[in-house]
Amino acid sequence: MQKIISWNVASLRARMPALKRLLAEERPDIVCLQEVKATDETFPAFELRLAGYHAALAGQKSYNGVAILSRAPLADIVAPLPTFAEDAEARFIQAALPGGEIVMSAYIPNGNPPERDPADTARLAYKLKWMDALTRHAEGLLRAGKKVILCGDFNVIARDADVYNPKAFEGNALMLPPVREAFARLAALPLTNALRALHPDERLYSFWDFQMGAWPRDLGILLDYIFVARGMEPAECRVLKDVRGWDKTSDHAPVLLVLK
DNA sequence: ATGGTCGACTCTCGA
Repeated sequence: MQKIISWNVASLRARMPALKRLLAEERPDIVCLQEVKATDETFPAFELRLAGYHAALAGQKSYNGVAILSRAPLADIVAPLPTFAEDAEARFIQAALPGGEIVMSAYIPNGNPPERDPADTARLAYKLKWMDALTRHAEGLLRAGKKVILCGDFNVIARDADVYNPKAFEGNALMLPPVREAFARLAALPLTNALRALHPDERLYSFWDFQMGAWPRDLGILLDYIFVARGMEPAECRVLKDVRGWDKTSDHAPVLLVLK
């Protein structure tokens, strides 16, 4: 049995007290982090080691950054996406577990234009290119028979029921048709969406904006998932919603997966 | 009690 958590922490250093509490309460084997916003120099590797975890980091100053924490040593670390080697942003890392499983932590681009230039489509194009690269990379590993565990903030509202008010997000890069189509191509690989396999019709959110009192008003969005290679059996998968109510927490709640 | 996001960074940007 393995327990895996995926969490967009919105700055690891700001989240260390909350992360240490989560590690102590859940004692996961693996933690995939997104929006770490740290470099090798500012990453709290020693503190995490004291908490019992090895770490692999694809770091970047101020923005993005992904990491994998593991109780067992990690091997064969890969970053960035081999199918997008020229990527300038730290959004992907993978590592092999002692049992041969390939764990991935992915932070899919948001894709919305900068506020000052709403007509700029460069970020949307980058998002679509990135999603396609992730799909091709995962496909290659699955074809080779690898036991893939893909964790991340996908930045996709996959269906209207995954957001408190779909009308308010019309035209938003989180749910534009080409983005949903790219997500559907990824989901069509021989993968199981663990959260949706176990909770097909439940209203689930994993993100509540820091703004507008989104959390107390339950104005949420489902953006975070854990996919596993077909044949791997999720015993349990859920959003750790309580964590969103913690002091000094992230705007995302963690997703937890237990494999049989 | 007169507020109203957060974090990193230099004050503005991204989410």
